[in-house]
This record gives sequence, structure tokens and C-alpha cells, in this order.
Amino acid sequence: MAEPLSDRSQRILEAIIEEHIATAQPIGSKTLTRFQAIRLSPASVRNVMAELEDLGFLHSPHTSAGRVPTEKAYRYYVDSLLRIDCLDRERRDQLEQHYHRRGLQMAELLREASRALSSVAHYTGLVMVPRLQSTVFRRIEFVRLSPRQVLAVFITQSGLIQNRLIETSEEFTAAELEQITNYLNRAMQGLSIREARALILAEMAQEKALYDRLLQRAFRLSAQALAEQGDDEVIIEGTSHLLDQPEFTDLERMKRIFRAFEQKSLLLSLLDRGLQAKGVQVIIGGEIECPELAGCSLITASYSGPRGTLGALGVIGPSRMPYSTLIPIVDYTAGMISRMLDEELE
Amino acid sequence: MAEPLSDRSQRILEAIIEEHIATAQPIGSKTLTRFQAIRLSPASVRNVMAELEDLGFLHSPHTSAGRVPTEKAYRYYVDSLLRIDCLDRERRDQLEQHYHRRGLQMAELLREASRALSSVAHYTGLVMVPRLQSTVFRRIEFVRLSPRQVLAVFITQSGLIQNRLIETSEEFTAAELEQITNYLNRAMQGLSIREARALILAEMAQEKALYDRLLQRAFRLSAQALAEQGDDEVIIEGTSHLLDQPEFTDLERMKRIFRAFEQKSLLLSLLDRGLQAKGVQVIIGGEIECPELAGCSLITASYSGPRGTLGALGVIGPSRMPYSTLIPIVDYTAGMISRMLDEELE
DNA sequence: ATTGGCACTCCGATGGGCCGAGTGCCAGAA
DNA sequence: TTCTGGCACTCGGCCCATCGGAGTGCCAAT
Repeated sequence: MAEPLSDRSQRILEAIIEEHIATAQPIGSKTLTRFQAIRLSPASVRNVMAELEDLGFLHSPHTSAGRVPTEKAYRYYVDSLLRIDCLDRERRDQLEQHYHRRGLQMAELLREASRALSSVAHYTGLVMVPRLQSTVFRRIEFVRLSPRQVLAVFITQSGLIQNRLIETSEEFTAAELEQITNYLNRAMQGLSIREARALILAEMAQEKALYDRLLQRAFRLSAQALAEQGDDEVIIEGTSHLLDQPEFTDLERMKRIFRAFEQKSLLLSLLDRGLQAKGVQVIIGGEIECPELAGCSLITASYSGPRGTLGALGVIGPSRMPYSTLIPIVDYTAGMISRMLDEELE
Repeated sequence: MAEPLSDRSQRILEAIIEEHIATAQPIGSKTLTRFQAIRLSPASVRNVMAELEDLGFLHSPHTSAGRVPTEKAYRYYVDSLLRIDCLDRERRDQLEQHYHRRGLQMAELLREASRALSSVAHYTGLVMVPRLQSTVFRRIEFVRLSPRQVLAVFITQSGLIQNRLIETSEEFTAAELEQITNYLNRAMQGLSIREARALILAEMAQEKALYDRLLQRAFRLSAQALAEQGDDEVIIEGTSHLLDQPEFTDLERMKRIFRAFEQKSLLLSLLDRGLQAKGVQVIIGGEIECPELAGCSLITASYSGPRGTLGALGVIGPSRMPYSTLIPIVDYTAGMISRMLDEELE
């Protein structure tokens, strides 16, 4: 599996990849000789190219076209060749500008992040909204709206606020609600929403044993409040940038991609992978393991609040993407969001 | 301006429009003679067509192609020729299926509506989220999170729930917050959010006259809570259906449209127009008054909660759209949403 | 008023020929 | 052994000419 490419092969491969990323054209041997890094005749370059093709790094669309990098080449490039530039001043300023407005709610902040990503990167920005169920409970509050309607508001340690309208089968007085609120806030302190919910369901299972009628009702109420709820959890911005890519001439392919974008669960599972690793992650082409997104790559990074990882964000586009400029953008954005969440929540 | 088209001209115009909507092709005289409604020779049809072209209803892409309806033709068709079919059983069932899940929050309900519209109509669905500022205030509640953080939750008569995290410059005790809550709920009963905000700002202007220190702080707090806030107010679903339209071969045009979709404020102003009228409204081509959406049409209808109009929804796509099937779908969806909102909120 | 006929126009598909870019291979230079 | 210049070859893209079909406008006949 280990292919120790010679220094020369590496330089040529790198040049081909970068040139192809820039022009979207197949690259020929003569073009390459114009690079200073390559002081060789076209013929020599051709030999190397033939070799790289055998190794699976290049592909010829047809006999008399140049060569195009394969996904394997991009993988190798990202892993071994790429030196990640520091984010240049101009782009950094552009990114910063998006966050001037302070005091944004988390939801707005994340949307702004997606916009920032897409507009600075000129690619489609994705941001995964934190999964409520795995964040830590902080506070719950009930507001009585009418005899049979209660509004539950709960806040997580990471600052997510969620509210839920509950139709109750029995009435609660304001005083009862206050009692319930106090009890629950004590009982669920420090648990994740998921744990809190499990706790309540467990208690409810022993309901017969519960002599305290109020408690019984409290449990029922809070179970409803904490119920799993699949709100849409991926924010996509800048899909129109995809249309500017030359790859776009392939209509069918574009349709596939746009359809994939409408399946948020798909994107969610992709971003989920970015949650695992610490730094920036690059998923290339087939690694996405999703036929609709064939030929696409994804750059993701996770962001965190004061108490650990919250979610992931990134950009998506054709595999021929300027990894060296996009990686710092994604990285910086993730760091920035993390910082802003830290500040905002105590 | 009144052009009393002869019965024969009308029938021919109608046939051309419907055939063009179905096939996306220019229609020739011979094709038309295959319709039973038209018992004429191609030559006669040609005479009528020439006439219709002079009147501005038809357009020839070039000499030897058939004719294509102009926007004026679509306008005339929608206003005078179209008989709106009742929504057929199959489509109605499809729509109903989307709303099986009960107890949705309004935001989810609206998203589901957008999905339903797009998937049944095979067009792009738009739903405008109710404008908070113009809905009627029902209840406000403050929750103290930390010494300097207060969560404001307010609910409108129409059941919209909004929460806002407020950083306070001074501390509030729980008791103070409760007092403030009670006062505000009394003072703002029955006002729109906008009015409530105006009231508070007016009171604050006379701040010097306020001897009650608590009241003063209450005003400041609630002004922050009710501050205008431009959350994104249009839900778009099913953009990929646009890609299935034959018009899509015109790449530049599609790019324009997708870019327009990213400017939510644009769509908002369009849907706003739908708010004025009572029933279904059709906006055709140039009437949209927006160069990015040239050649597009929009079908909208308004939906309402128990206390009046809340927002608008609809579908958007190329002007060559099957108005007769889409209008009932939009109409039914608007009615359905209104009904569900009625039920849900008392 | 309607229709059949006819000449005309123009698009789009088809196919040949040419050009240029790029390749592989080989023999000779370094 | 490694590199390079040269050469024959391949193949896609472009230009152009041709041709058929669809549709039109107009006119004379019914």
C-alpha cells in the first residue's frame, strides 16, 4: 500500500492537481514544463505522468487530452503534499465582518456562520445545529398559558433554548407548576437531556409506586417537554455557488446533488463524522459513501461551547476544490464560533 | 385595453397555452387541428394565430417554429379562460398525509407545509413565517438564568413563541422579575407587538418622570425583549424540482433564480403581496418586478390563525406552469394550515 | 369566411475535413 | 542510467456544407 513517490513524481503530481483545481481543465505535459518547480522536458514529464496513471493517481479522459487527478490523488494531496496556508488577512477580515453584530441567539449565529462560510469560500456552507439530546440540562421553566396549555422552556448549559407547547389532559395551577419546576431543576441538574429523559421515563415506569400525585403529573409533563424532536438540524447556505462551478455543465450530476441537499439527514450524517475528530477533516469523493454526492468533497471542523463539542460545520462542493484555501477558512470559522459561544454563555 | 377576443380565438389561445404548458414546445398550427375543440384547417388556425400575435398574446421564436404564449397570454388565461378544477382526490390525500403528525409546533408545521407543497406540486414551495411584530401580544415571561442574564419568552395570540436571551447591566431578583412580568402582562394585553414596543419606548422617553425605579428597569428589559429582529422568514423547499424543468437548459437563467432564492427578503416582499388579497393570487413574469426572477410566476394564498391573517404561502417556477392544477393545491394548503392553526391554538 | 396549395424560411441533425493538443515510443545525448 | 528531442499517431472540437422537416404567409378557389 505504501507508495513512496519520488520527489519528482510528487512535485509533478502536486502541480497537476493545483493546476487542475485552478482551471478545471485536463493538464498536459507541456503545460507543466512552464512551472519553475519542474525543470524537465515534456517527454520526461510524460514518463512520470504515465507512471502516476498506472499508480491510480491520474486519469485520461481520452487519448489526446491531458490528465486529470483521481480521488486517490486528492487524498494523497491533502494528506501528504498540502501545506496549509495561514488564513490570509483579507479573508479573515471578511469572515470577521459577518460577526460584528453581537448578542445573536445561537440559532442566528449558526446561520450567520453558514452564510459567512459560503460567501468567503465561494462554496456551499453547511452548519450542523447542536443536538439537543446530548447537551447538558441547565434549567426548565413552565408557563401556564390556559387551563390546558403549558409552555415548557428549557435551556441547556451550552445556551440552546427550546420551547414546547404542551396540551395537558389535566389542569395545573400556577403554584403547582412552580413546585414542579423547582423539583425538576433540582433533579435534573447536570444530566444530559437524554439522561434526564431516561430518568423520568424510568420513574414513570414505577408509577404505581408513586403516591405523590403531583409528582406523577410532573413526570408526565416533563416527559412531554423533553421528548425527542427531529427539528431540522443542518443549515445550508450558498447553494448557488455550486452553479458557478464548471462541473455544473453536467446537469444530471447537479440535480443529484441538489436532491441530496434536500435530504438533511444525509448531510447530518456526514457532518456527524466531523464531530469525532478534533481538527479539520476532509472527506473526498467516494469516501462520502453516498451515490448522490459522487464526485463531491467535504471539509468539516467541529465547534464547541464552554462544555465540549457541540456540532460541526464545513463546506461542500466538487472534489476539485481549492483545499488549501478552504481548510483554513473552515478551521477559522469553527474556532470563531467556538469562541463566540464561549463568551456568550458566561 | 378591452380586447373582446372572439370565441374562436379564445379556444385557440387556450389550446396553445395548455399544450405549451404540457410540452414546453412551441405550438404549430397543425398540432392544434388535432384538438377536438378546434374544427378548422391549419390555414384558418394560422390566420387566427397571426392575429393573436399582433395582439401580443403569442410570440414566434423564429419564422419556422410554432408559437409560444407571452406573459400577457398567461395573464389572460388565468383571468378569463381558466376553470379551476377541484383538487383531485389523489393529490388531496397526498397533501393530507403530510399533516398526520399532530401537535407540531408552528415552525414545524410551516416547514411541513412547504415540503407538502413542493412534493405534491412538483414545484418549489414557499412559506412565509408570520411577522412577529404585527401579531397580537398574549403573554410575556422572564426567567432568570444568572445574575446578569435573563431569558424573555413571549407568546402571541396566534401561538408564536419567541425567546430572547438578554444581558442585563443590572441584576434582577426573581421576585422583581415576577413583579415586572405581572405588570407587563397587564399593560400590554391586546396590543400588537409593535404597539407594545411603541408604548414602552414612549414611556421610556419620559424616563426622568419615572420615580419608580423598578418600573424604569422593567421598561428597559422589555424594550430589549421586544426589539425588532429579522429572523429569516421564508421557508423554501423543493428547489431541486426547478432543475427538472426544461427551461433549466438555460443555465444563466437558473443561476439568477437560485441567487434570488438566497435573498430571502426578495421572496418575502413577493409573498407580502399575497397577504393583501383574500383568495389565491397569481403573479406572472414581469409583474414580479424583479429582474432575477424574469420568466417566473408565483401562486400565493394567505393563511390565518384564529385572529386574522398570519402569513402567505405558495409555489414558484417558470411562467409556463400548470396553473389549473397548482392553484387548487396552493388554495387547499392555505386552508389546511389555517384550519390546523385554529385547532391548535384553543 | 374557409380552405388547399405552394413557395419560402429557418432550425437542427448529420457528416466530412481540418487543426491542435497531447500521447507513446524510440533513438541518441549527457 | 537518465534525460531529451523527434516523430508518428490519436482523438476531440470546430467549421462548414448539406438536407429534411416543420411551420409560415399568401393567394386563389370554393
